[in-house]
Amino acid sequence: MSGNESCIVRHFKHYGPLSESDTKLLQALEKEPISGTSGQTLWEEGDKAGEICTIKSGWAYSYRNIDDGTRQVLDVFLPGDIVGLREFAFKERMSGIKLLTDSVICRFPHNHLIDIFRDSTKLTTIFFSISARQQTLLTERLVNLGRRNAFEKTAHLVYELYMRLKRTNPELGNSFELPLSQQIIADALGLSAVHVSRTFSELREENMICRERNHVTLLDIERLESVIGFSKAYLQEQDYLSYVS
Amino acid sequence: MSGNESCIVRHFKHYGPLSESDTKLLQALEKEPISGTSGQTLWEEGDKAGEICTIKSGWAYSYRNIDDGTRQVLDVFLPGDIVGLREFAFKERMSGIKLLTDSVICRFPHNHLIDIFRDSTKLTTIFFSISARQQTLLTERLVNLGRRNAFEKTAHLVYELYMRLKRTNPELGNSFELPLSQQIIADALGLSAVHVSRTFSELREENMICRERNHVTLLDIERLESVIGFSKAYLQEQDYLSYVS
DNA sequence: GTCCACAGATAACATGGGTTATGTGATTTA
DNA sequence: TAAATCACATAACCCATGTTATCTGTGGAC
Repeated sequence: MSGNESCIVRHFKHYGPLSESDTKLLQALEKEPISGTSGQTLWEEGDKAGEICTIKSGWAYSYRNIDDGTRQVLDVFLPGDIVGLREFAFKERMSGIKLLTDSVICRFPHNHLIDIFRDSTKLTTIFFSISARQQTLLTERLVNLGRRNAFEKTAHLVYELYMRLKRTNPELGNSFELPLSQQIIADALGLSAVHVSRTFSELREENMICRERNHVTLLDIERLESVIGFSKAYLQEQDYLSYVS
Repeated sequence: MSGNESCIVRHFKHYGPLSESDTKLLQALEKEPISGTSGQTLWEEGDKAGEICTIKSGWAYSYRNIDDGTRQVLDVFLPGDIVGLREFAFKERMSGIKLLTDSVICRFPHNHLIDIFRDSTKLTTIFFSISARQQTLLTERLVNLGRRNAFEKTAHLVYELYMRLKRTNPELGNSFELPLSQQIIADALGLSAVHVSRTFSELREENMICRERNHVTLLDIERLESVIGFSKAYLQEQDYLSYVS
C-alpha cells in the first residue's frame, strides 16, 4: 500500500505529514472500493444520506434538477475528492451524483466520521479544512455565475479544473482529458449548450483554449488568468498541523 | 447569562442539548464583544485570516470585488451566524465583510477552534454540521444564479432570508425588516439594480412580496414556494448528537 | 458495411435583462 | 429652510444569450 499510496491519503498529505495511526484511520476510508461505470447514478436528490464517499479513481458530478426540466451542475469531482460532505447535517441528499467516467468509489458512513472526530484532532482539522475549501470553491463559482459573461465563465471552469488537477498532479502539462460534454458544461455555467459551443469556438479563435473531443489544451495560460481575474490567494493554504501535533 | 442566553449558544442548541462544559466552551466564543456601525468594514479581501466571528446582533454581508468594478455578494449573515469559517483553510480572506446594521461581533481565533476539536466531539460535530449547512446554502444560491430568472431569483432571496430568520425566531410572522438596498440585492443575484427595482414592482403587482423601505411583507407564501420550487428537504436536518454523547 | 444515436457546429431569430437617462420623494447637512 | 445626497421608479434602447432548426462527423450495434 505504501508504494501504491491510496488516493485519499495522498489528498490528506497535501495538508501535512500524517502519523502511522492517522494514516491507518484514514485508510479505513477506502475499504471496500466499488467500481461504477460512466453515466451511472450514485444517488439521487431525496435519497437517504448517511455516508460520504471518496473517489479513488474517475470523475463525477453533482447536480440539482429544476422544475422546468433544466438542471444545475453543482460540483465536478476529481480523483481523491470527497463527495457528500455537505449532507453531513441533513437526512436527505440535496443533489444527485453521476459518474463521468468509469470510477472506483469508497463509501464511508457518517458515524465513522464522528469516530475520527473523537480519535484524531489532526484528521478532524484536515476534514474541516477540506469542508472549508469546498466552500471556497463554491463561492468562486458563485462569482462565476453572478458576474461573468459566457466567455469568462467557460475560461474559468476549464482553468479551475486545470488548477485542481495540478494540485494533486504537479507534473501536469498544459493539456488534459476533460470528460464533460458541452451540455454538462452548460448546466454547470447556467448557459445553453448551443452557447457553450459558440464560446469554445471563440476561445479557439482567440488562441486561448482548444477543446477537441474530451481533450483540452490551454494555449495561453497568462491570458486565461487575466481574463478571469485570477488571484493566487486561494492557493495560499493554511498549515495548522504543526499546531495540532 | 442563562436568562439572556447567548446567541451562539442558542444557535448551537438548535442542533441538540448541550452539557454544562460544552456550554462553557461555547460561551468563550462570545468573549469580548465589539460593536460596529452600519456600513463598517470588518475585513477586506486579502487581509490576513486568523479568526472566525460570531454575530451577536445585527446583519452583515460578504462580497468579492470584480475587476470590472462590479461585485458579487456571497452571503448575508444574520444574528447568531458564524462568519469566516470558510477561510479556516487559508491564510488570507477570500472576501470582504461589511455590516448592514449596527452590530455586535465576537472574534475567535482559529487556534481556539482546534482546541474545541480536541476537547469536545459534540461541539466539533456541530461545527462540522454548520460548515456543511453553509455549503448547502451556497449550492442553493448556485442554483438560483444559474437557472432562475430575475423574478424567481428575487423571490428566492427574500424567501431564503425569511426561512433563516424563522429558524431562530419561530414566532416570526409574514413580515420582517430587510436592511438590504436594491444595489446589494442586485450584487447578490447577479442583476442590475435597475432590474431589481423592476422585479420588486412586478412582485408587488403579483401580490407576492411587498417591499417598502427596509421592510418586506410576504403576501402569498404558498405561491412564493411554488415559484421557487421550494422543497422542504433542506430543513430535514440530521441529529447526530445522540450518537456523540 | 449499414444503420443509428449522439455530440457538436452553425445560422436565424427572439427575448430577458443591461445600460443610460431622467424624475421623485426622503433624509441628511449646512 | 435650502441644498445636497441617496434610494428608488420608470422609460427607451441595445446586446448577450436563449431557442429552434439543420447539418456534420464519430462511434457503437448488429
